[in-house]
Amino acid sequence: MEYIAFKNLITIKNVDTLDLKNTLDCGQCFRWSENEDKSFTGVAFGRQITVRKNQNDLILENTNENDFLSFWAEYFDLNTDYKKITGEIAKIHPVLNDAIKKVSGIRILKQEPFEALITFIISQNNNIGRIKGIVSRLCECFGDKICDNVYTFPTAKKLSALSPDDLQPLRAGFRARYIIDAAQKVNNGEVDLEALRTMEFEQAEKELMKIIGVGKKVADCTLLFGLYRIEAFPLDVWMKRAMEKIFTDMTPKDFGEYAGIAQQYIFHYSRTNPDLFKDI
DNA sequence: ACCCAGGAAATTC
DNA sequence: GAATTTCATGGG
Repeated sequence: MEYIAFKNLITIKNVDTLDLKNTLDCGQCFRWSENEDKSFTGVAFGRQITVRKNQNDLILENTNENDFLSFWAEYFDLNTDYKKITGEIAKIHPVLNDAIKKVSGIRILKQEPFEALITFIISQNNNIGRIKGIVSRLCECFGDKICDNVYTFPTAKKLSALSPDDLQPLRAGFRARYIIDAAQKVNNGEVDLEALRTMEFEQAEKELMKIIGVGKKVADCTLLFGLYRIEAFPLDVWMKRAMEKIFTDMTPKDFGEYAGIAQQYIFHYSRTNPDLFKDI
């Protein structure tokens, strides 16, 4: 990876396998918004940055070399060869090959584990627009202020001390008590998120499902997007539909060690092309 | 008014 | 145990 640090900018050269819109607006994260000039602004690790593409350069604004090397390079998974991976998974099924061509440049972000857990608890039986609204209010109410209208994601410790009534301003509905239970079990060590990085996969799912409001799907999303367990293959309504109508006779195991990346291509492709499911 | 949304708990059969 | 209902909220 070749990069240039200049003032508050980091420019990474030759990033031809990252599409910002397909990556940041594909339902894996909920704290990024697109600006009028096609750049994106978001918050992670307690910092707000703006990212943009200029040809094959990826430009990070409002950061520094230390933060870039400490976490942004990992967050955008810049040390992984996505060309090689997509080349491999494209061979699995012709429709997956189509998906990779049509919605190219999706990467799996390495989000913070607790944020992934809470945001995907909020995601259940919900739509992406409303998920973003609830997450935004969660940060505004209980995160730390970074600058005007910009807040960090709240800590498990902070949320663990609250009651569902305290979350009423979020308008999260029945999910409020799930958020509290997750925060409490993470805060008191009953669920050790960091341990899930190396734990055997099925065991890691079980650990997360100790939390009220976490079933297999939310557990798999937490593992995929928060702990970089890219063998995870979350099955939501869109994915189940795709498995029934398109990937007939296939199981998640058939998608291999990069199943999570395949899953995200299928999910995003399905959602942006709902006509795929018309009477096949 | 009705249906759906990156589901899971509670209830019923 | 497997199938169905309910849960809270907002957009289309």
